[in-house]
Amino acid sequence: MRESHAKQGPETRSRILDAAERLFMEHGFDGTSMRMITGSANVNLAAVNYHFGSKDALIQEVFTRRLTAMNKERLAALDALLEASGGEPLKPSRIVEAFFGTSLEMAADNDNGGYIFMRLLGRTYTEPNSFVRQFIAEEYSECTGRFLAELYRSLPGVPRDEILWRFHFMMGATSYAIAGTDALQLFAGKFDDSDPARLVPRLMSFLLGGLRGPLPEFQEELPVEHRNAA
Amino acid sequence: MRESHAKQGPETRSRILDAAERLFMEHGFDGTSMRMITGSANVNLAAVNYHFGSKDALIQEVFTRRLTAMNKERLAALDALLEASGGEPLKPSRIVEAFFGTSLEMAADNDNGGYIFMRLLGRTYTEPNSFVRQFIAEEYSECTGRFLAELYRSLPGVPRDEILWRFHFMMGATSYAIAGTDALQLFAGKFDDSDPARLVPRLMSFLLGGLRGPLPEFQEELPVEHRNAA
DNA sequence: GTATGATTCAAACGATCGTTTGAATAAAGT
DNA sequence: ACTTTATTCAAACGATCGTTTGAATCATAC
Repeated sequence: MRESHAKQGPETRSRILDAAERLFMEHGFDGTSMRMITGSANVNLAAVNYHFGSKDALIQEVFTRRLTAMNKERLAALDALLEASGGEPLKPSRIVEAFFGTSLEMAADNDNGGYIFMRLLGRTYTEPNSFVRQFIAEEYSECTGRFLAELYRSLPGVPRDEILWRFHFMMGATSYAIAGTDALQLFAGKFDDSDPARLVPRLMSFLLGGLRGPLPEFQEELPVEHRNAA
Repeated sequence: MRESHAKQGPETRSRILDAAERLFMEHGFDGTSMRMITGSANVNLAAVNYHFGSKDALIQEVFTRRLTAMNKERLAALDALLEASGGEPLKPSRIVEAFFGTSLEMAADNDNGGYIFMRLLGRTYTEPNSFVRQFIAEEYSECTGRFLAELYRSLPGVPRDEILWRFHFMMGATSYAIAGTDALQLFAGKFDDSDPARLVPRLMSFLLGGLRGPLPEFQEELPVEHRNAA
């Protein structure tokens, strides 16, 4: 009889985090009250302030819990690629797959809340004045810095501004593909999103096609090597 | 002396709408209070409820004010293309330009609030439970329906699911390119976004590259006609 | 079994929320 | 001049917000 009076201790923190994660995704930070969180987690109202200090500190912890591990995984994937290549410049498709494949992997994890978190992350990207954004950027800076550096190295003839912009576009397409599925359903009525495994090759084809697209205007095209790489 | 006591009448509505639009973009719907709106617009607190009825009704009006005109403009651009082609299927690039060019046009309008609104729209796409999303979808349904139908007609060999997904990805890249500029700045430190005119060709190259990318897995490629269309 | 530290509990705090009210003021009609 | 209508104003409403408090309850060590 543990679930009746719900006073089982150390799992309270994670129950709060899970409930907050889902509610933040559905209703936003301001639209989610402490009472909604504690009610959904079946803990006392004061538990959040006891375990985390404040609502803002809880929000931070919701992100750090997942982001740190995810970016570490990304960097490990990049290091593995570099070791396999002996330090030589990588193919752009491999770099893109290492970065965005990690996102999609977590978004495909429906059982452990990964999908919920990635949707929350996607909607947080577009919040201009939230204190969370500044802190997310710091959490991301090392990872994006290293991946961009590898992209620069792999595309030596392409202006860095163009690479940066296309990386940005890829981030947008990916975030939106994960966070904006409701919008898609409403655009198109019912459609088949029941198989998240199909999303990965679909999105990857789109991302790599966009990355390889001819540069706008006066600028030279991407090197031919990348036009056939899969 | 009109600006002192600010009781000049019919412009109150639009002053409220402008202030609300900016504040909703910066802080979200729940993060923006009636007092913030009326304070920023220099009107009395009760003015919103008098002119619009409620906060929710104000939110709706913020969107209808711009969306109706924008989608009408999109459909007019599509009709113009169809008339020029004599009803024959259009090139996919033209369809994409007609749809997303209108978005980017409004996003480039810094003086009349178009940029602010497009950022607000982008962040609203990712809000799952907001009542605004249902209502935006209705406002969009005719327009996206017709554009998707033209895309299907212009790509007869491509499965409709794939076209729908790529349209979704293009929406994401565009929304994020507009709404997520802060995220990009934080990823990459300072960078040149001072010239919004350059965004258009950059994004178009990316979108069309993604649209033309080889289809994933077992499925056949896009017809060759589209691989060189600009 | 009793003292100690960690956690949970019900209750309340002041602040702010969206909305309503009724009087005051401005503009227009006759 | 008076009436009518539209708009603005200061003030207040109950509800809900995040947070705090002090007692109650738990687990553990002596």
